[in-house]
Amino acid sequence: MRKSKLEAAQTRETIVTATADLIRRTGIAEASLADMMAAAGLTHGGFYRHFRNKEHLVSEALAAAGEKVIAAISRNMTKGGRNAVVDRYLSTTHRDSPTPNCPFAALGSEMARSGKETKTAATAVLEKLFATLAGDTTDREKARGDAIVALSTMIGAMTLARVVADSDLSSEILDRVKDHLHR
Amino acid sequence: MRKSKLEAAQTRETIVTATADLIRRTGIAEASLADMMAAAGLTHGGFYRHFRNKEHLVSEALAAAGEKVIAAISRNMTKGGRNAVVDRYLSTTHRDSPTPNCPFAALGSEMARSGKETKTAATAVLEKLFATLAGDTTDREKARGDAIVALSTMIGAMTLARVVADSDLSSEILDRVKDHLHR
DNA sequence: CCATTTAGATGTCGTATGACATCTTTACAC
DNA sequence: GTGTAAAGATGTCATACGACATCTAAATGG
Repeated sequence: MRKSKLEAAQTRETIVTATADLIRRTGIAEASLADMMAAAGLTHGGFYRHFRNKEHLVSEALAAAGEKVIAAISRNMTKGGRNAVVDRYLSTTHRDSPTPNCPFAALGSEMARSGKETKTAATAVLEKLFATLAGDTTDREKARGDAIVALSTMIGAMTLARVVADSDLSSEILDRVKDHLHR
Repeated sequence: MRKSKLEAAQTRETIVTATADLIRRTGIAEASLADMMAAAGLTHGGFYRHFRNKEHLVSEALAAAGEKVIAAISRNMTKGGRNAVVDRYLSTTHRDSPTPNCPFAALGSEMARSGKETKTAATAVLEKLFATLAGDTTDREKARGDAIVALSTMIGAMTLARVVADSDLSSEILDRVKDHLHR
């Protein structure tokens, strides 16, 4: 059953990305090692060939999920500036996506209680997100501040929009925050 | 071992408030029924005398935690207006509190994946929070919009400030969002 | 080409879970 | 006062968890 070095590396990648999707759907605590491996089409047995423990995989999965979001935001940023990012992020499509895109909106409060490894990975992603959303303007300090505020607002709004049972209220939150962030 | 009707009602209250504290510290999935009962000084046995299942208790606990936050915000609102609320909410004291006060910052992403009962309870709390933070001004619509935006921003910022591993970055988030929300 | 290593499957272990059944003791209704 | 209902303790059950040990077949290094 042994696979080549290349295949094994691909398998590892598959596990990481499948886990990134899984935990954003179900939460970290709710996803078992067996679930994560099954999501990659494997049994639970090979897990410890690739990762030290659950947190090791989770932190890599969060980093991977983060990179995808950074890329998406970067794309929208060059395409239509911050307004385009805001519109995409606060869309009902994003809210209702079976696999939420942004790990901070999907797992923020769980990450806040996670271990050092996870938090360090999340911090690195966050810094890149701030930089991406800040763009490259003349007043770097102001742009960074604006990016921090805007991202906090978007993540908070998306979280609340998903918490709320009333669909009208959920849309109201998204719309009002979208309006507010437009410039 | 039977207790009087009054005592039983008090016990129930104790379970709810102890659970409200517990889940904000550890998360919902991480808190077992036995943990919740133990937090109230009881064994797991009596659980089903008071609650149908775990979600039943959790939704009541979230409602209770919400009422406390509403009261605190209402207090700060009359004392020093929105700026006072912002300063208190985004303080390092709140961030580092062993038992986080705001259930949305502590459990937001978990509530987003919870059942209807939990979400309904959370929605009721949120609506009251919006109303409290809006105060009673002439332009009700605008005040409500501002409250929704401000609360989204505060909750997002507190979540991120707790996720981040770097303490300087964490403070930077709080300070920049505080500045932004001051008026 | 053979010995060794290794990817991944299967199996096991101790512990914890939510749920419920049972037991004991007491409060309450009559 | 006595019978019944009920609060809460103790005990049990099937299931699931993270972790690791073992097995297997194939890839790699010499």
